[in-house]
Amino acid sequence: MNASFYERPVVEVARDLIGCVVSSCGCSGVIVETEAYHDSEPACHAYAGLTARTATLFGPPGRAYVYRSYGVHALLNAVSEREGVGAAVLIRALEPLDGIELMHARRGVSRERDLCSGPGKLTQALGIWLDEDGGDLSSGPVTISHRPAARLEPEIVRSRRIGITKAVELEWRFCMHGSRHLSSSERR
DNA sequence: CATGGGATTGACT
DNA sequence: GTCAATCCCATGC
Repeated sequence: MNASFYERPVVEVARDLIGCVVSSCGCSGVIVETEAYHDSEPACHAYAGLTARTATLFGPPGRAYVYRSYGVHALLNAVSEREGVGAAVLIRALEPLDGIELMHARRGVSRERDLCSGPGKLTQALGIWLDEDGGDLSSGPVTISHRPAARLEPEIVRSRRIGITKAVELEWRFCMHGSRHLSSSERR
């Protein structure tokens, strides 16, 4: 998808990414869960302003923002809105599509629904690490492309974001209705 | 310069 | 349900 897709209000981008396909290193999956973050609200890393950590968030739209969470996991975001605005969509869960054997090998779990059902899980399954930060999502290695023509338009459910302590009232989370591949946090 | 907390996960009770 | 792992960096003294 080109940069104009991402150069829109981040909440719209988060909604429209449901059903799109993330690909990396021979693996791919359909996005079934996203969350929007914007520098105007305190749950967003960019809320504190432009720093070394958040430089990618304030950069041009259509790039990957990959950061370390809890000192352990890598989380994948798609930078949105115009350059100079700190906003991104967190990719929280995928339905595995291609390269499923490789995902099993990387994740070390048996159930397919455990492969990509969380933001830290899907980066591990797809082999996405912190060095992808700043990468162009239209050229790779990590890419996001439109919903495959064979797939129906998804029914989308909107709710509050998960696992945050600030601005919890905002309904900036989007899920594909009925998907079996949502994050485990979904069930809290 | 020291400290605390976080957009999570998985192991254990 | 509870909790440790593990590290970057924003914040505050």
